Amino acid sequence: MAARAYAIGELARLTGTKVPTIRYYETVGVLAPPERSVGGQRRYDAAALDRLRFIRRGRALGLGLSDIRRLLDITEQPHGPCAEADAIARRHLEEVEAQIARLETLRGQLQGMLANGAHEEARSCAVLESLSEHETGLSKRLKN
Amino acid sequence: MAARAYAIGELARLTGTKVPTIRYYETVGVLAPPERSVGGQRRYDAAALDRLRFIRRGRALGLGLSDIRRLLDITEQPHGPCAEADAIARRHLEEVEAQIARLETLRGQLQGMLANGAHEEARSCAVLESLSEHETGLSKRLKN
DNA sequence: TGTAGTTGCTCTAGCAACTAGAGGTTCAAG
DNA sequence: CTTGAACCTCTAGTTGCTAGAGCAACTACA
Repeated sequence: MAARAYAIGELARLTGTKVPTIRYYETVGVLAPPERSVGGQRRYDAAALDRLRFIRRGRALGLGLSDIRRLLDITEQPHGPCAEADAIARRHLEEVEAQIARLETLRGQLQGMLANGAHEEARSCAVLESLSEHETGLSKRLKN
Repeated sequence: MAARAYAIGELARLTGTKVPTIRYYETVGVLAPPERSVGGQRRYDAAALDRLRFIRRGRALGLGLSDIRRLLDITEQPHGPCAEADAIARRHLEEVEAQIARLETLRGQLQGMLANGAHEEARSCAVLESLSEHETGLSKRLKN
């Protein structure tokens, strides 16, 4: 039985990826160039579908394409060690945690800026003052 | 008394900005082209220093350059309304909050992936399984 | 005044991960 | 056999910088 072949648009629908993105993955080497139809159109097999799903899950987790490439390489060696896969995930978790911490600081600063309610003129706008050079109570608060 | 003029490197030092970044701000129009020395080098005044500090504070808060440009425009009209400045900050706060929520979800998923400790071979690696297509207990947990 | 060393100049290209558009070809259904 | 959707390649744009090449200007010291 001939295996099912997917056109690029089908692959896109099945994985929630835009068509140009799939072609982009090919150009950067994270997805292998597939077979082509007689007329030159891409025809993907089930393995490519799996691979693309893997990529998309990785992206959804915020992994970069180079990390995903490494993880795919590791997957291809089923008896190889997976310490590196672990390390990639762990490092990424650390980055996510650092990012959360940074954003929580920002959130606090923005909330501080916005806490001072009514003011009409730009001249005395708390938001603008926070960004300007004077060391007011406001901008001090902003610095935490 | 002649006002103090700053070379681009001084401005960089005073604001913690790299020199090419300052030039970049000029090309994208967020910092006005300054006077030049006889030999053609940039000479900044105190107002430019203030403006650059404003930009840097905005960037540190995660604001985009187009938002910062708007905020600078508003600042230049001291008697104009500052509702828009408020709106920019508020919208950005919402974005930051959404980002935090997203990252917290990711953190949970990554922690779940990493929770399963010992495993040596890629074949049975929890991290790789989470990214692969099968609906295992692991990948279900990953989906929350 | 000479000169060396630092700093400055412009221009181009690269990063990440796509996205959008132009202009043209192939496929599949009726 | 025709039509319309889907496909093709190629180029350029997005954001906020950063890096490098190759050259000019400024400053301090002798």
